[in-house]
Amino acid sequence: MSPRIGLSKQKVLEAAINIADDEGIEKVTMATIAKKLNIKPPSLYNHISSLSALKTEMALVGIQQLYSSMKANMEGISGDERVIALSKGYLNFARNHPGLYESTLAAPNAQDKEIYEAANKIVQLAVQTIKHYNFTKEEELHVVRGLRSLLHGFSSLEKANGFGIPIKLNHSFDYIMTTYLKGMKR
Amino acid sequence: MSPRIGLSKQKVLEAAINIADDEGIEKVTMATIAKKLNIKPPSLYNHISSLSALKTEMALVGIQQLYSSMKANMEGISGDERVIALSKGYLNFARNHPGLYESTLAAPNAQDKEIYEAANKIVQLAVQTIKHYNFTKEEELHVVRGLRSLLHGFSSLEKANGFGIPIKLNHSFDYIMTTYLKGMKR
DNA sequence: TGCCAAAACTAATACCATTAGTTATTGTTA
DNA sequence: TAACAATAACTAATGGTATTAGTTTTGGCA
Repeated sequence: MSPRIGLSKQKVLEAAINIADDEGIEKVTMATIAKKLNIKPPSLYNHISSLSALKTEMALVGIQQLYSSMKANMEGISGDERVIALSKGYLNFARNHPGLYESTLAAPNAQDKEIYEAANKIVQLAVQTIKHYNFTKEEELHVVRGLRSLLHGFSSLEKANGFGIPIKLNHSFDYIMTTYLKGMKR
Repeated sequence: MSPRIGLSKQKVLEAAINIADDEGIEKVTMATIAKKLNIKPPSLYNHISSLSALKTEMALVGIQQLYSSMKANMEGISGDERVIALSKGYLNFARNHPGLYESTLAAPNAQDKEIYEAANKIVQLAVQTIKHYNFTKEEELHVVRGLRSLLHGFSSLEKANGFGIPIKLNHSFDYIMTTYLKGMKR
């Protein structure tokens, strides 16, 4: 009556991520995940401990993939172009994985150690990318915070249709990055 | 048995806003609002049509107050300082009204006409603030989008503890704004 | 004073996450 | 191969959510 499917924590996580990206993070419920996997909601508890734990896992995967997207986009590029490449890697990830991206910030458990470390890798990647400007440690902190504000703000507003008519968004992004980079020079 | 309280749509809205700012927007439910007003949840439907309609109203109020906060902070200031003042007005509002600020973006009904117009007033305020730079219309669009990205990104990351240890946040904000302003100059 | 509309109520529906307890399946071991 | 143990599915139930329907109470006005 209930033939076992080859289910695992991984498969559940993947299903949740697909729902988040395709239908929005608010559609990620035990019911929708179970339906996608052809099981009843309580059966999910054989693989995950709770919906909120699953969302924490989503956040972790999201942060790791965000890192990969940034890093892959930067390979073999240097100087200002490297900062631009990192930024486009960020934006591309946010655009291609809207639900997963959103989950990285709506993290229910922000003080999770794994999440902290994964997020820190991104910060370190950004720090490393601006090393050739020779900022002081404190200036580095400010500059990276600004970069992240710009990237998250743009991604977030774009997704929420916050810019009104979605015209010339790529052009705006390039202009904004150029503006910020210019301001970074002393 | 049920003496009438002087309830109104306004009072319901105020209760919801207080819950959002004090306990977080996710705590804004028919149950919590009703409890705060000493009535049963279904009685709320005598004043509002649904929770989602109420949240749309919250978004509108939030955007209007955000506008006021920015405008009030700018009064009598000109030049670069005026852009800084507008920005601090934005940040102050986001900090002082975290729940209401969040509701402005999590707007369930983004194509609401009133909301669009209120949001447009903010954009126009920003456009007017950078008029003395003599940008082209298109440059204005990009610059204002960048400013909004910076402001929303910073506010949002700060609230989500996205910056890690919350050290020197005001200093970072000033540094970032200075950086962006410097980049705006040609 | 009596009536009516507004605003409260209770009860019910349909969703949600989660837990407890049960059954079925699968892999391992005697 | 037969039996057992662990795993993973199930059903049923609990308490939470928003919402609707139908009922009662209240307070102001004719």
